[in-house]
Amino acid sequence: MSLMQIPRRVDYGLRAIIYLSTQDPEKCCSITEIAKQQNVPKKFLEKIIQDLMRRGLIRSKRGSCGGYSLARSANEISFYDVIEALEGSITVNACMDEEFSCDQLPRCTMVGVWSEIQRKVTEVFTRTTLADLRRTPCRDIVSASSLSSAA
Amino acid sequence: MSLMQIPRRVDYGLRAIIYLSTQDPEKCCSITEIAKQQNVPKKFLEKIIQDLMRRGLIRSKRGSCGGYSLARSANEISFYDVIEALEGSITVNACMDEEFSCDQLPRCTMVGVWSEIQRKVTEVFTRTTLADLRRTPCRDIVSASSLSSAA
DNA sequence: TAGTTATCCCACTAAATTAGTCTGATTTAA
DNA sequence: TTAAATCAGACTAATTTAGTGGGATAACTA
Ligand code: SF4
Ligand code: SF4
Repeated sequence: MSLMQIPRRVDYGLRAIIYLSTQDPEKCCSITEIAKQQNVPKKFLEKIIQDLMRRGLIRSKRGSCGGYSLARSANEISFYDVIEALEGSITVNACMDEEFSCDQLPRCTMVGVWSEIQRKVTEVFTRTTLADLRRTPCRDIVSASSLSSAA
Repeated sequence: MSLMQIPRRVDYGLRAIIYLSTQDPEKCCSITEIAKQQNVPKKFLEKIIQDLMRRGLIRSKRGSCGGYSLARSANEISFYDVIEALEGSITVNACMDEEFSCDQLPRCTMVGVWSEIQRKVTEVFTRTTLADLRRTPCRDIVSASSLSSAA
């Protein structure tokens, strides 16, 4: 009963890379550390992080005292980069996928709506970088707890 | 490999209700007719249409020569109405769902992004009614074929 | 009243996706 | 050499999606 929801994979991946963006760029964070801090199943996260590696968003150091760090600076990594690395491109409906074509397309009146949605969603994701998230703890719930911890 | 895609169910349901909006309001269209015109599996469509019925978007006439027609006028039925009738509310990430709460929420920096996406998507879907689709055959592909058939 | 055509209702299956685990090899610092 | 880490890939379990089938019920027509 919930539509157009991003998968856990992507949420977890974003948690991880956002965590890295808050750490010293030279520091290597282990899977164990990230998983614990962000409350993500460790082995699952391991696989997710491998995908971010292959796409060149983060880099790794192997062996003891190894771990991960951002491959480029936080303002050069967008939400879209992460999402696309993990799940491929966003296609809000089947006909928005280039590889697929619908037989109704020539006389379909709703494709305009899908492309409008797709354009807007993509715009937000490409515009938002990890650096943008630095300051805002949680836009809506800036209440007692978060204020006191910031002091 | 395609993210945030609406399910076939919704696409089929929209095809059906859009088709009804192009027909005489008094005419009853049978499942068979709609399924054939819109190229949707008949039995599957039957179930989808029942959901639209229960939500009061369309009405039916039973028996021989029965069928379906819009329950209200085309400009009073939005995309959002149809989508919500078929799949429930749109929640772009788990934490946007009221029934679910994430333990990371208090210190999460990305909820703002999800709510922005959610707001924009919802805005387009609520703003767009079936009546809006009447004229536009297909915004992008207004090429030879559609132009000649319009003449 | 019988026959036909349609909605209505609910159980069921088959395929795909998602979320996650298990095993084990390889690399490197201490 | 041992411990701590990444790396690689097969595997499973649960859920969701897409679709089917069978049959009851209702209304129109002859
Ligand atoms: S019916 Fe229209 S909106 Fe749906 S998949 Fe086909 S072209 Fe796209
Ligand atoms: S981590 Fe943040 S964005 Fe993800 S579900 Fe929790 S609150 Fe929402």
